[in-house]
Amino acid sequence: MTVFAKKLLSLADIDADDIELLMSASRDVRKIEAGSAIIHEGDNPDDVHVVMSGFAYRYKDTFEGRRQIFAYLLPGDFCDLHVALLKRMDHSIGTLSSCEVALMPRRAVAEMMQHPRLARALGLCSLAATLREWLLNIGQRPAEQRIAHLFCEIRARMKAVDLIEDGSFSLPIPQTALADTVGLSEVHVSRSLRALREAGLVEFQKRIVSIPNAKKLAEYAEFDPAYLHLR
Amino acid sequence: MTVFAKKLLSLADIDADDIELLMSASRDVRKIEAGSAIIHEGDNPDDVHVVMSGFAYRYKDTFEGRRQIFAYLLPGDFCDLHVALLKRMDHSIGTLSSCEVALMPRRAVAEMMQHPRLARALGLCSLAATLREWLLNIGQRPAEQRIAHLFCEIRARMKAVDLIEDGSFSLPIPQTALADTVGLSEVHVSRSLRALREAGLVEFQKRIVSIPNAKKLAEYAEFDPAYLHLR
DNA sequence: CGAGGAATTGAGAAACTTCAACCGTGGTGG
DNA sequence: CCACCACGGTTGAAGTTTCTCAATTCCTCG
Repeated sequence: MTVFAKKLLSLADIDADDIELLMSASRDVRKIEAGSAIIHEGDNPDDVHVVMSGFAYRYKDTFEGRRQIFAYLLPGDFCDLHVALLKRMDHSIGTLSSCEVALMPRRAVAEMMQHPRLARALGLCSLAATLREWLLNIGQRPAEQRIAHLFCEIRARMKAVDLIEDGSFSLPIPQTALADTVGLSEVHVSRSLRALREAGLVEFQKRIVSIPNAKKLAEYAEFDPAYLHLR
Repeated sequence: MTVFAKKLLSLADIDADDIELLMSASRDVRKIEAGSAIIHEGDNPDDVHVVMSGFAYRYKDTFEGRRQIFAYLLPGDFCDLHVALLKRMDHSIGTLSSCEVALMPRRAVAEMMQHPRLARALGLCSLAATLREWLLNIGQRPAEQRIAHLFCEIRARMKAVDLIEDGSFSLPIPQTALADTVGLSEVHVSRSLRALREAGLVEFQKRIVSIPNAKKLAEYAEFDPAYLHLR
């Protein structure tokens, strides 16, 4: 079973027929190298993209060379499910590691929407709940909790697609990206990571995140996974 | 024509039949006083709510009595279009002024989704684009620009439903709410507002926002309305 | 006229940023 | 095989932004 199927299964109660359908839809896979673009702001892609392996991110550049990251795309995640509604992408998507990306014709996605359980799963993929949580995270929490909360979320999502091995997972992103995610400077992120490490809560080194005690970290970060709407 | 129809018209090219349909769906209206709740976190409302007059807001309370505001709901805006997918509300909605709220049976909404143009309009209502822009706003901009950007957005949305009179509009919210929106303290919001006023960019007094020169303010705040996806 | 909530002000403290230098590592070319 | 280069991460120091606390003023409403 593909990660894509795993991901949808983690959200909704889809059955074997549904899985059959989505497997056949996501047959065409493209390989994209690390540090390049999957989709640019302004593009109008013909196909819907799904990350099958690797790590990508959704972002927008601003004035003065600043950048805000809106989401990390893990294996199984859609890049642009919303293009059915919109003409153009209003943000960009880039890779952090080398990625395999499945291309699904829009028509195949429309077909999937005809199946109630699949439609529900797809709907849950494009929920605004995670963005709201990020807003709350940046708006209300101090640096260390903010970063801790992010790690909790990524851990939970990695777990949903079976990508955790004894408390650790790969997170191939530079600290600058972390900084642009949580609205802090690179320097302050570095210092905060040290504090978290020294507190024994998280370790983030060599692109590997280790969380010795997930419950303790969740408590520290006030992380409640409900907003992910995992089953 | 109701504000609700105006709102949908500002997003998609719906026709007279469509308007007929949505008018008949939103017949039952409830009056709610200022400072009370429309929907609580955890509720599972039977009907979909639409603000017809007044001002409401979407928010979540956190640890330690903090609060993050995710959206302002202007006349014409949906409160809970997503409840079809989710069992429970994962955040709350409260009123800032006294409001009239239309109740639409879920079934009526499902019926609207059968009409392509209406479906498109409804889809555009629940777009994540605005949340992304808020995230960028809080994550990357300093206090004064952050507040200025928010005013630009609200102005644009008020304009879309014809609620602007010579550069001014009513914004019946206390500064504490503003603070909980942009992730700043009440005190700092007060000081930033003064700075904006002294710069001749915005005036926010007695719950009225006056923008003498919208273009100048937009430039200052780096505001580009594209993310609102207004026609 | 008085009371209560909201806004403003001042002052001191904390959080976070910037700048600049330095370290470590992995990859490349001589 | 070694030297060097580039990049990401770390550190220190100083500066700026934003926060907290507490007092004061301003408005609105009764």
